Amino acid sequence: MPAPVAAEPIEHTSAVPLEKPDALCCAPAPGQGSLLAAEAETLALRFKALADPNRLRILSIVSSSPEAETCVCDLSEPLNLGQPTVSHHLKILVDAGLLNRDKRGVWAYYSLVPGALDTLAATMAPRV
Amino acid sequence: MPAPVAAEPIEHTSAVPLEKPDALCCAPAPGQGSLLAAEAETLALRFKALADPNRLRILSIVSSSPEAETCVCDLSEPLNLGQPTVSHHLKILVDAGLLNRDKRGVWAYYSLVPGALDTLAATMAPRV
DNA sequence: TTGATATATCGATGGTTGTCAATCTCCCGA
DNA sequence: TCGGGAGATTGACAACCATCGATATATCAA
Repeated sequence: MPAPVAAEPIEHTSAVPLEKPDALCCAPAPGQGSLLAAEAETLALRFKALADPNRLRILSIVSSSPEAETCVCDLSEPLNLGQPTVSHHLKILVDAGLLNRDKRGVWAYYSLVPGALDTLAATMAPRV
Repeated sequence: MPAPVAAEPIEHTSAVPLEKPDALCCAPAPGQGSLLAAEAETLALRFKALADPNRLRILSIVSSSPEAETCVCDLSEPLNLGQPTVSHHLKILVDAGLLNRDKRGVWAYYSLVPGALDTLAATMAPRV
């Protein structure tokens, strides 16, 4: 837990495909000294992926499964959701960079992206 | 339905366990060994508060302000939002237990709830 | 090839949310 | 006591989202 976060506003780390935060040279002077609008937008996308109880449970199930990977069929039942809905949520989590998708044969196995949640968590407590 | 959830400041000091808690005697067989539906609902409410770029910027501005507290009038301008909208976002953040509201005279000063973000972050990376 | 199965995608729908204009409440100074 | 200003609340509206049924795609087995 190095927690290399500076006292400055959040610096995005890698580990997940992110838009490069450079190229904000001539921003129309929004609230400076704080999160820029573009950064906030990107961050909000991640948190939006966590802002649904079923997606949180998906992450929990995936992370606590024996092999740390789960297929869609293992999720539909405990969540009490239809298969298309589960697939939809999984896509959102993959797009947010939180889950990996590994299709082997007919089955698709999902696993946590290592460090993705920690990186997100680090942006929440920059000045511990 | 109105569903006025946060009638009370959620303190929730302990990190939400990703394991099975207690008292699941008669639950309709949810996913075992994972987040229960009720826990997921509560957690999702918090993340929902963070799932908006303007609310993230509010938190950033408040935390980086000199006195670590800000009044509504200081937020409306940098966010380019109307006063009712800012007030709306602030209410969501207060209800989520992330901001404190301190009304002194005509002005209302908002400040971070100490440890609230850290607690939330801890639920994302329980193995710190 | 054909059939079966697992998953993804599409279209529709009801509920939720962010925003604003208008209004209300409350506190303070004159 | 009254008036002005800060902030909260209300109502309305458009955009978004979670969910489902139906369908498409892909892979394996016979």
